[in-house]
Amino acid sequence: MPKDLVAASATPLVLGILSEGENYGYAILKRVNQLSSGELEWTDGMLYPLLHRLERLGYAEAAWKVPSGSRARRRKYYRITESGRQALAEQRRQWTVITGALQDLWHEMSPPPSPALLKG
Amino acid sequence: MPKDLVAASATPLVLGILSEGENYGYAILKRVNQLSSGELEWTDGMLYPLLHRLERLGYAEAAWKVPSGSRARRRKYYRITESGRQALAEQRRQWTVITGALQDLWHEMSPPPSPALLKG
DNA sequence: GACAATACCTAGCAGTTCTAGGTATAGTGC
DNA sequence: GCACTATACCTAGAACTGCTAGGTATTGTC
Repeated sequence: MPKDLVAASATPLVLGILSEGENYGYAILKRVNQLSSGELEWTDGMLYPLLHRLERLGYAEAAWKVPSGSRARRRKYYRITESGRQALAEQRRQWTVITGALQDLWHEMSPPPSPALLKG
Repeated sequence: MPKDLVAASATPLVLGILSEGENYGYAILKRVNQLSSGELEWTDGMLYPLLHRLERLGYAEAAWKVPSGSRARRRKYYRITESGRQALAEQRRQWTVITGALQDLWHEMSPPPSPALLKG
């Protein structure tokens, strides 16, 4: 998977995951791998700076928590803000513009070579 | 439109345009604006280095031509190669993976705010 | 006591795109 | 003949940014 595509999808992907409910870094990492069938292969070093940026931009708020079994490792949970939801909606719109343009082109090409398509 | 998204879509967009038939820089620029309803706003300085890279990678071949009215300005026409078609197919597949992941997330969100959706 | 999994963090390198500036021809209006 | 716009292409290197690589620490388990 090329870097630029990974980079461009990172923010909407994480905001989208947070829109499902608050979550913490390590779990987000697993969720991304799951969503992309392991094709994205993020490292934690890629994710944490992104989470910090979302926080800096006001798109998410962070809070330290300890899971119920009080002995466990503390986690930093991120919760999406209203501003973050708006940003996500805008980015979603932009993706639609791009994918629309690409689909106009691919429309007349041979059928897609993808393994699993339209799984929604 | 954020830079990273523009950058990530540039190569598949141009390869897609070339898959319609050979074309030259200035006209590709117009086609991109048309396809994106003017939202992409590429400059020629962005396009030419990309075309050169496609050529260097063997995804396209270039040839100077003068349009039929022999007085006109010469143009450098690019034609997609077989290798370029394969690259396009692969990138198309990758986009499908990403958009699939995003759609999984957006699936349960509020309806898309996009102006014109699914125009295919 | 050693290893793996969980969990988080950051400096600064590395890699790239795009900005800004350049060249040149054809056509149009005056 | 002159000025302006549209057409048409090119490139160096600044500017930006993401990621690599390395670091800390706890819990469980063999």
